[in-house]
Amino acid sequence: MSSREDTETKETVWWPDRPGEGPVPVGARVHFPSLDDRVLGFWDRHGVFQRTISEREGCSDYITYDGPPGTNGRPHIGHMMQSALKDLWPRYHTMKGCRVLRKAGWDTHGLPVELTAEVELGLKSKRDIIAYGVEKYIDYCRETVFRYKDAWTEAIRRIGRFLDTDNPYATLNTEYIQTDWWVLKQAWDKGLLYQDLKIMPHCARCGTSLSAHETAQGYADISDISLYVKFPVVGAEKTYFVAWTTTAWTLLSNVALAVNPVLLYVTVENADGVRYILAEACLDALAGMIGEYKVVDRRPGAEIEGAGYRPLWEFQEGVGGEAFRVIADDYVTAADGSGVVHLALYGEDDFRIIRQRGLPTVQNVDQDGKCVRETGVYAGRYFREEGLDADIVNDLDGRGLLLGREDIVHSYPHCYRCEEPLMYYAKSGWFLRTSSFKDKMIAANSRINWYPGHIKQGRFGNWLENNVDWSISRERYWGSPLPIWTCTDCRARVCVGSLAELAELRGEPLPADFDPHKPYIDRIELTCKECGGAMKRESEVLDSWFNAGIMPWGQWGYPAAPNSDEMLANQYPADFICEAIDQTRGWFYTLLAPATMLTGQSCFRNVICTEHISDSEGRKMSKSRGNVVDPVDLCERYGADAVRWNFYTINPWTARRFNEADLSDCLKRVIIPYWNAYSFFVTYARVDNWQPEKGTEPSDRLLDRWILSRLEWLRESIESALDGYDCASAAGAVAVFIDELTNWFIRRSRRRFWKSEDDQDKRAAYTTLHAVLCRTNRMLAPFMPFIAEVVYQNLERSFDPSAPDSVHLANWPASRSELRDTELERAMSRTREVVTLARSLRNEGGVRTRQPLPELILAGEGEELGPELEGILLDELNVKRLRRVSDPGELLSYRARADFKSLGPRLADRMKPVSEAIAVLDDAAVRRLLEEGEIQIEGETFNRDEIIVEQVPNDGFWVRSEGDLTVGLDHRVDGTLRAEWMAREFVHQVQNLRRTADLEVTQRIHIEFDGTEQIREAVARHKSYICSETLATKLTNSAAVSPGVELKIGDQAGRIDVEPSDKR
RNA sequence: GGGCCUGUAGCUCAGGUGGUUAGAGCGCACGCCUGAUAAGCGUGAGGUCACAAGUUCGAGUCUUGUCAGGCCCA
Repeated sequence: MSSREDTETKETVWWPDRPGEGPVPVGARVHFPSLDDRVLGFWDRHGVFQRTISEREGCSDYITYDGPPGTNGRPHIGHMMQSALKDLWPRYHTMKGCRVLRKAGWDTHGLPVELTAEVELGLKSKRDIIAYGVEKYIDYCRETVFRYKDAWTEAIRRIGRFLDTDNPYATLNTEYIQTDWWVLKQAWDKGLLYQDLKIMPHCARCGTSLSAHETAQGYADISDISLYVKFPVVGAEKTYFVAWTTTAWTLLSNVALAVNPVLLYVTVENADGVRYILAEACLDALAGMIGEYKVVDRRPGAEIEGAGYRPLWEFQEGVGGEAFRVIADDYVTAADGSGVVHLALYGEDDFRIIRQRGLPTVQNVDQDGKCVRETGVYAGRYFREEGLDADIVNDLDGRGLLLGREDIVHSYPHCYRCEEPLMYYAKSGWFLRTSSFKDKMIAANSRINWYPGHIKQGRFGNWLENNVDWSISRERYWGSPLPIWTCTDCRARVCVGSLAELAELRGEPLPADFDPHKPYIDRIELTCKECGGAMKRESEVLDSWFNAGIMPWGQWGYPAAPNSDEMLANQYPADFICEAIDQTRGWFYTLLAPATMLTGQSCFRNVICTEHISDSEGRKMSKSRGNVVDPVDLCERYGADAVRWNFYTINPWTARRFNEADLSDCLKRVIIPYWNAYSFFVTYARVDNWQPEKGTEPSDRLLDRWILSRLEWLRESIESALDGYDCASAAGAVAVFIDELTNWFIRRSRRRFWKSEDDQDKRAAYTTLHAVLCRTNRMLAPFMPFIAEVVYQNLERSFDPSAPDSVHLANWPASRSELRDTELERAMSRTREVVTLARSLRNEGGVRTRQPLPELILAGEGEELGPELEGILLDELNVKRLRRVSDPGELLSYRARADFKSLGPRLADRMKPVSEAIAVLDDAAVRRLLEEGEIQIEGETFNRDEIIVEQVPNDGFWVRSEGDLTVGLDHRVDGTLRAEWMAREFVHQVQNLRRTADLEVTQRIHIEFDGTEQIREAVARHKSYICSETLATKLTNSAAVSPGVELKIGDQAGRIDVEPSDKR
């Protein structure tokens, strides 16, 4: 392998220096990474990407948005799938005449960046960050952000994605941040921005809230005391609600109990006359704790609602409001516990109900996890301190307020940093009132085309239906600052829409290079217009998802940046975006929400939502597992086109496993065959010094008309697939076509190219193959841009200096629907079926194709194939005659079976007996059906449409049927046919010798041989055939062949020697 | 715990609206062919369509449940 591999390297000349010089030779073997390298250099030198845009100035725009990846991690294979897809449609639409700007973007804010910084700086909490210095900290963040930007840029370039990485948008830019502000100001003016409490996962030890993502990482099993607490009912002696909790410490902040409104609740009385109220469904589970009991009351939860109870501790009394009553809510279940839930401000559902009902907000454990002073004996103790829960349990037990306890193990979130259990804590934050325009978002979604379709009403639709206001603030440091200032005196507030506005409010200009990040922005104080007091900025930064979501405006720095209004008007909304499934509630949502708020519409029309790629065993790729695949490395070994093609062959929304073997597969199945077709053409075109002739009509030869028709089919197939964002169907059509081109058109046409007479047919073959390759190549350009570039340069531009400089600057092939001949396509596919059937007959009979056979018989109702196709059959199958029989009686018999689809509705449950009766009809009965058009079975009449007639080969023939096609083969071989076979075997062995001797295809030879009488006779009889087939100028029988090799034809043996003659 | 998706040949995947014997590529076995192709072509073996119930004359397809995996949310 290595010696040949050397022939295709970086030094290889892939196309002529100057267009119009004719093609350079094409090796059969190609090293694709070297090809890629050459093409990348070509694109760079000629500014091909920039020119795809500049040369489409004034054309209509096809608009894509690039979701900004975070660049503080390396790109992996999944990102490259995105890149391959994000590149396909822009290239396609460019060739179809659109201008496609492709601005790159980087997501530079957010928690991942801060996490990296924290880890690397050894900071564990916000307290640490403040001690370290916010200014130094964000400087560090800013530095880490672009750490892998070059790796991203390189990977994107290497996979051949045209993307403007020279002028990217980045969410940390001052103009981008002003877009954040501009959007927020709109929300503010519409009254959609508000501050409120919300429940956050919170690590009391680190003093930090955690994101949902971080929380999800830290779930772990924990052992807890679960207790059944007795809440005394007001106005009823010795009667208690039984509530269940696994977090004893939250009882200190209890404000209410909750029941399910429709569940049944019972009051039971035990032997001591003590009464308990709990869900009937939980009774069995608690019976052991209650002892013997009788049910004294039974009613739905709704009827208990409003009942009062006495708080567990005295310090809880006097919180006021509607506290210490029973509330009914759907979220309560009887799945575990008692069906009665205690409410405290340390849970999301609790929080929601407490807010809805206007209950007092009590947090008797503070942000640091310490019990507040009011809790008396518990004051100052840490909520997760060893023994606190036990003390509370003993306390309640001692006062007769505990029904029972159990130890349970359950899944509970922990801080991923310090492994301390988290608490859910109500904190103040800023919200976008998305729920107020939820209906508009749903309407906007209804006009988006989702691929795959189920996302629209499924995952994404459900998400919108359950929309809650978007919490857009984060108590972090590295992010877009919230542009809200609050008066420290009168609490008046102002939302600032730009830096210019800020300067105006401030009354003096900002420094020219002012950085609006923390901590600088926090130093800007304003004067309150209401009271003249000092206004300070609300200290939070924006959710980085918000940054990403406003990118349609932010990428142009709208409205602060010059010309941004023009860019926005031109580039809004997007025709196409593409991201992975996890973005449904991420970027897809965060794009839709601001767009709907600002315009009432979606900012994207079509969206492909891809699945993830796992390793060959279905596991997620991760650094720690060591199963990460490096996309650049793959490109360096298989070539970028193979890596791309691999992604196009399967619907990207199916979760797939990545196997490297798939890449070899892509090469073998599609790419190399295509390259070979191209190489074949160039090799012979050079031999014949072929030149395209201007204005030639498409060839009228059958094979040529067929491949041109199939080419038109290919164009139609690719276009309709790509227009429906279905790359897999497009790739499938390409694979079918390449097979037809190489394994049928070229194979059947080979002789036309090497025949030395320069006749009409040969010119037609060249013209057709050249046209087909050029058109195919342009259609392949969006899929495999590298190979297409090389083929274009050497096949199209090498003949036509006026052609565009690059295939990616060329146009998509225009429709030539007049070339489509579906009748011919059907007939050809029929012909290929006959070939397949006859080959399988030879195979079964053990007679190889080189042995001529006397007759091929075609039977059945099939259409006439015509003399040309029949000629192909004779040649391809090596038979002497073809006979058609209309009545295949000598070959086969008829059988019938029921057409379930048409008979099913009519017969219903009689289907089975009737179908059995039909199946046993004999040949004669079926013939009657065919003649008369109907038949009586079980006293009922059935017509031709209700019965499917099949043909079954008779015994004693070489016959094979498939569908309504039947092929028979006469396999009687006489002496003449046997001699012909031997001549062909002889040729075959000479050709093998030519091959092993590595002779040029035009090299003439001398053949010397000896053999049995049969061999000598056969060779003598077919001498001229042998000579013309093998380009032999001399064929001599000699008793002393030297050195020669063994010649073996069936059971006959001899020796043979081949020498190049002087004449070429 | 909830929502959505996935489960089809050893592997990677197709399988409108229910209809007869469930397909392709790769891999494997055997054979063939070769003036483009380190290729190609043909044949064969290989399937309880994750499992279980149900609807139906008929289920890979529809319904329900179970199991396994993925993503999102708790």
